[in-house]
Amino acid sequence: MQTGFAYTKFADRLTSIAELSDADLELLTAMPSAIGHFAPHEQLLRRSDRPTRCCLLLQGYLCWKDDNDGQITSIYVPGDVPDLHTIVVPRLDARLTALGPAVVAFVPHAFFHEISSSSPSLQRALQLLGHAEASCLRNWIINLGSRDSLSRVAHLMCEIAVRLQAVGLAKDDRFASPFTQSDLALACAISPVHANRVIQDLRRRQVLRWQSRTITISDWQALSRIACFESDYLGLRTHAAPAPRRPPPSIAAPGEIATAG
Amino acid sequence: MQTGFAYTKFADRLTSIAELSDADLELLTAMPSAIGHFAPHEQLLRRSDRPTRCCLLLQGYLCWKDDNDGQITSIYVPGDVPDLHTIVVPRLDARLTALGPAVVAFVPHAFFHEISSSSPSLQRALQLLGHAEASCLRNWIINLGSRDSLSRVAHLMCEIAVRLQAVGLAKDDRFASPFTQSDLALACAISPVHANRVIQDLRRRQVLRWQSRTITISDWQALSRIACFESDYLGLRTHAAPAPRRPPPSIAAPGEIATAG
DNA sequence: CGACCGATTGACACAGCTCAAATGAAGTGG
DNA sequence: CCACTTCATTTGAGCTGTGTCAATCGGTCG
Repeated sequence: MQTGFAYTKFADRLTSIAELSDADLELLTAMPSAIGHFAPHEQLLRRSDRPTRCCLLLQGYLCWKDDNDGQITSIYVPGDVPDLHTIVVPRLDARLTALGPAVVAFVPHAFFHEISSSSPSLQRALQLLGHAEASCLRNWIINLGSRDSLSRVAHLMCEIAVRLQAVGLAKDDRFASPFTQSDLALACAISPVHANRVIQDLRRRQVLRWQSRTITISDWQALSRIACFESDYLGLRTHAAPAPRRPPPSIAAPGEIATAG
Repeated sequence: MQTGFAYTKFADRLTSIAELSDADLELLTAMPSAIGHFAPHEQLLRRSDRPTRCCLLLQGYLCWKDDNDGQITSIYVPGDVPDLHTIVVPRLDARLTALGPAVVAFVPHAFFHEISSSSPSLQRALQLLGHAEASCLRNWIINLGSRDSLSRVAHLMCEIAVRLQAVGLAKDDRFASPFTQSDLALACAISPVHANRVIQDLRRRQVLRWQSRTITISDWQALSRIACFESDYLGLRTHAAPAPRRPPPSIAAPGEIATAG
């Protein structure tokens, strides 16, 4: 992980939801950052923390986990800044936790305030980021509230795949899955045992494979049908044929796997 | 409903989460608004709408209802502006629906842009509003994901009561409930039949009464215990003894009932 | 008075949970 | 390189909360 290029991940994410000018991208290059590495299930932020910097995820996955019951309320992929809202309210009501090993760039709150006041379009992009987050949360509610366990898991898989692809990862519908089945269970509000059975079901239906910490979606159409997945809510700008629509019929080159989601 | 005073509802809501100066409050008085009345289950906004104004709820309840399965993802009380986010992204992915009869003030997007650029503290207050919303959504996820039906319903009751109290309604832990048990079921992701059984259970436990479209919380302590309710996530400023903590031991004057939640 | 909508009740079915144990994979230290 | 530990996955069996279906009851409105 080249320290100097942390901002490019963020730029990828921003351009996935908003159109940015060269000047805007130039502003981003000024991003100061310190790199941090985290082990699986390690906590980046506790409820009692009052952070003065944000966590830009560079590699791996993060999630917000409720303090009491461990329920996962959202998952993040590289390019995301899970605690972006702390620039407004530095209070936390959950734990920011790593799912699998993760690499993070710490970015001072001040930086976001600066780019936001320097460029109206960047300010708007940050607002869009916040809006996309809320939209995701609503979708998560729908997932828990009105789908059975099979659809829930399928939906989460679809979402992760599309979000990874939006920042240039998960090519060939294949992505790293360093998280455990119990993590998945906490996200989908099912028991770990049942999570396992659901995955086996998905395997049996030949819609995905999950082996050696890698998930491969072998039948996107079937998976998204099971999940009732529609990617609109993610607010992505990719009007041109979203990658997942039509997976390349050719066999994926086995050498190239997204390393961190 | 005095047309001229729509802004005071919004002021109530804003001051419940942020401290505002007299100058800020003065700015709010300039709020232009047209009043609208809605029947139970009437739709204020459809997915295809591209609104140029926001809905400030004055009386009754509104909710966002998913287009496909009818799942309710959030509920609003007077003072709330459910579609505030449309000032940034005028796209919708759900239906804004009235729960019971509702009175709404339509406020042009421009007004929010104006106050936001005129006063940094109002801008911040609006941001806090957005943050509180996201916090609510996370809590809703936890409600659906890790509580049984009894706790879910209890939690929703607690939340509504506290939010009403934050804007000066639901005195004596009593508030209007013009919504149906099926509405409640859609919010808690349980079946209407089961919703009914849960309510009966709550009645049997003597923690609340629900009659003639009015809910009375008769034992707040028991209810919040069942619900595992902690109001922090609402982001309310009321540090001083939140009303629900200790309900007045005296019998509520039967004449005065909050008319609209 | 009839029609309609919401609340209520009962009987039954099943998705998903819990408990408990076995198996497998990965890392550690000798 | 092998014992040992630890953690994740897998499997089986029984239990239960909640859903579904279907009917009844009660209030409200035209």
